[in-house]
Amino acid sequence: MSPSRLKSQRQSTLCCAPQEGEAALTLKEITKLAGQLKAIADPVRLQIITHLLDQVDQESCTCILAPIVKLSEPTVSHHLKKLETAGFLTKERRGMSVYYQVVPESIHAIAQALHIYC
Amino acid sequence: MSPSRLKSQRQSTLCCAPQEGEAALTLKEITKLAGQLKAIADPVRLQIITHLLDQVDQESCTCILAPIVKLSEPTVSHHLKKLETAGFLTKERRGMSVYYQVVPESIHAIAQALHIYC
DNA sequence: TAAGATATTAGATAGACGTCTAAGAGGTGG
DNA sequence: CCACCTCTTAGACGTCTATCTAATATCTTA
Repeated sequence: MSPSRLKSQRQSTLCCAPQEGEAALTLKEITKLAGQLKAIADPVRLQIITHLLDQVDQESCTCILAPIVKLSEPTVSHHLKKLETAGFLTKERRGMSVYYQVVPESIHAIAQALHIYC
Repeated sequence: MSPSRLKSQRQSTLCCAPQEGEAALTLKEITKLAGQLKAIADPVRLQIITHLLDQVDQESCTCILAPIVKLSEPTVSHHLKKLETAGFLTKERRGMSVYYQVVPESIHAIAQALHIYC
């Protein structure tokens, strides 16, 4: 698939994304975007992100999150790893606990990427 | 999980979404968003959307799309159905072919939803 | 009406994914 | 050093999903 020049034929007023972007999307970029979307396309992982952002200190750890999402700690650890690998979270060990924080830029980036399509 | 009042403690300047939104996200809404994200979190389906938007008439049909994404027609039909069910596409039969079009508002909507998180 | 084109459904199969329990790794404090 | 807490890894298991081929449905046109 050759790079696509989206928005070239359209005048969408829906979108708040930078209009001069006109991103030429290669298959590689599409695949990357799909991978990132996959990482957050999960109710548990969205719950986790929601909870992290709801905290005053914007962070939380596995043992706190597990009862909130009603899953075992290894399962939560699995989800946290997925989110971290995709760049949506960072982690920081302090004492016994590992604190996870959201990287807002990463979510912003894929929201912007989606705006190319509307 | 009780409704979450995001952005309440934050002053993000990243986001271009309406700031007064302050969406209170219920688990039900999170689940719905996750389902919609899942529908586009696929390289083949993003390719399809990309191709549709690249067309002058903004539409295409199964037999055109199949060779483009290098998959069988039934498989493409499967993906088109997923996208249509999630509200990202509409279809219209004209003669022998069924023409699919993107619903830009639907993509815009989930991009906006993501902006709540950044 | 019959032949041909396009699209979808049905059913099978392989791989991916979420979840769990059990075990190990990393860190704290008596 | 040892007991304890937190987290991650390993491995197993069931479900979901993408893909294919074959069959059926829908429409056009000779």
